[in-house]
Amino acid sequence: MNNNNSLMADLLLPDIDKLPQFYEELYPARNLPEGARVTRIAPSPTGYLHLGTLFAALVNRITATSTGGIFYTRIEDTDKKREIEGGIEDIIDGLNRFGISIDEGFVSGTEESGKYGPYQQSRRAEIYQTYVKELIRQGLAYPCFCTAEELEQVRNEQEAQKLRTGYYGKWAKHRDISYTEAKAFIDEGKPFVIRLKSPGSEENKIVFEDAVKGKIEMPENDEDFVLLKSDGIPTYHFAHAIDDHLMHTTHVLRGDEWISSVPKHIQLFKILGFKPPKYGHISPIMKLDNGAKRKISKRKDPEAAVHFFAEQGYDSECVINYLMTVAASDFEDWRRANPDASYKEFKFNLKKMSVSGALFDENKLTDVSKNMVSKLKSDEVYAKLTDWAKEFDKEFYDILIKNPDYTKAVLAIDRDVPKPRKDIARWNEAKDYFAYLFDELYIPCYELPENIQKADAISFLEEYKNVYSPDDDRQAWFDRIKEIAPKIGFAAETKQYKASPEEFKGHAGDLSTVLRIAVTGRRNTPDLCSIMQVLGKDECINRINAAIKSI
RNA sequence: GGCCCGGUGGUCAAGAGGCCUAAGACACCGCCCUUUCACGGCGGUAACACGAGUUCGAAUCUCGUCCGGGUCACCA
Repeated sequence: MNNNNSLMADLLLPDIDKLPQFYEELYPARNLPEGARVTRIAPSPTGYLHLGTLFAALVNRITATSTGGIFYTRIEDTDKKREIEGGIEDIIDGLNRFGISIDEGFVSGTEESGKYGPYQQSRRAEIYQTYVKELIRQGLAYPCFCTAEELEQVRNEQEAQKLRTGYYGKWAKHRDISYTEAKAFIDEGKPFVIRLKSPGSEENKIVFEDAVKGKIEMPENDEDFVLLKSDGIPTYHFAHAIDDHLMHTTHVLRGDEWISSVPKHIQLFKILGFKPPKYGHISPIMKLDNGAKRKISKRKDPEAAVHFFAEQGYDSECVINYLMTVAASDFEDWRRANPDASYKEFKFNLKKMSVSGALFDENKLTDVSKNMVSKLKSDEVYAKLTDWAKEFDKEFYDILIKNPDYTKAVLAIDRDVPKPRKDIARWNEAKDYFAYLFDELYIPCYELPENIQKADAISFLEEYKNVYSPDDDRQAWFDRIKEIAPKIGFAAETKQYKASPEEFKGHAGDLSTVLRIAVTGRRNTPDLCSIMQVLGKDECINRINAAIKSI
């Protein structure tokens, strides 16, 4: 019998001459301190980097960081049919852009580092086959020659009988195939896959402790699932077992769509004589769609692709901080206590992760962003804004860099002060927000509030343009307005006006609104005094004159 | 349908049998401050899916119902 298994092994994988032992020695245990966690992200290059992948990467990254461990990347490109051009690059570069540092594996789209490689499954075929061959020798794996049609038939049959579908038990047609039969098929040139001869039974339960979901109980795997596809490339399940063992992953933190495969994985580790990693299954980020909660989808939702955030001009750090609030329920409290610390210093605990999927909350993202952007100095804003504009809004970019000092002065308004404004959340809001400060973008608009008469506005502006001085500080600036107010029937003090509104046409605050409209074309802007200083006296007077004519 | 997982305000959530008359954040609303907008301060609306059980006592434990999600490939 043993002899037959060896024969079978050589028949199926004639070119494999190494033993698993070889690889066990090639990839020795990592020399890491006690408690250090080795995590990874194993994306398959079938599309662009999307939110879920970024989120999983973050969780893995921070888990490794907070334990002094290693975070590496591995490319799962075992499905060549679905692969897209530039996929690896997009994902890895995307991770880098979001500040997710990579210790090992693919550190850029083309560059690999680390002693446990290759970090790309398509280049590990021989390794997988070596282990499969050993399994065949031990009678734990066998070839299956079923065609897609045959499999389909079995499934239909099972469905008709209301049975569980799958290749198991009596439905596992080739489970006990003999060497001679296999040989005959191969001589005919029939393609085959290698299946696991599962020793499990539906009756038995397996229990495992999930690092985020807690205790989970499931029926043991009894399916003879595919280990090696007919092209000799492994399925995810098998590659996962081999790679994470050989690369010494301690924690497999992945999307919770994998939870139902855990029995397969644990069984595989056991059969192969490997120590299984600790599993943690992350709940997906959801979205509300017509009142129904569903997993955010790459195809339907623009915000699923991380490019979306870049285009909108969300700062990568803001997105990461938002994601941290989703990942850890205690992150926001920590953030309040440590307003200036990097999220990397946060003590992350997998147990604090939500067990059910969180809805993507744009309000929250906006809030996180506004808070972070408001803390930036004008130089940093200048750098980030121009970076963004260069890529996504060329027209705006040209305007911004035409006169950098002027642009920086614009950005400094109400920013480089003790209590900065929380104004913009993403860079694509900036163009409109600052429009009136750039000639090319400024569109005058003289719509006065209802309580202000045109004649009053004009006489105020006529008076004002003679006394304006760019040297005034905020107080002096407003004092000028207050001086004019009584002359045209307005109260100098707001309190005065409120005490007896019938005596006045309005108050100094109303007049400042008139000025604001004349100079900026808007009712709402940051500090007008600063704006006028940045604009310069000539420009202000010009705009006031233009307003006088057009109001 | 089978197997898993989950259900606390609009959203994210705290909550481990009495500390719950259920925290906090975002959003929303109101007031105060204020030259506008913001910032800030104060306040407000709003939740334990449902039904049984266990218990002196249940958001918390058990069971059932309902609802939501995931998964059942030679895809990952």
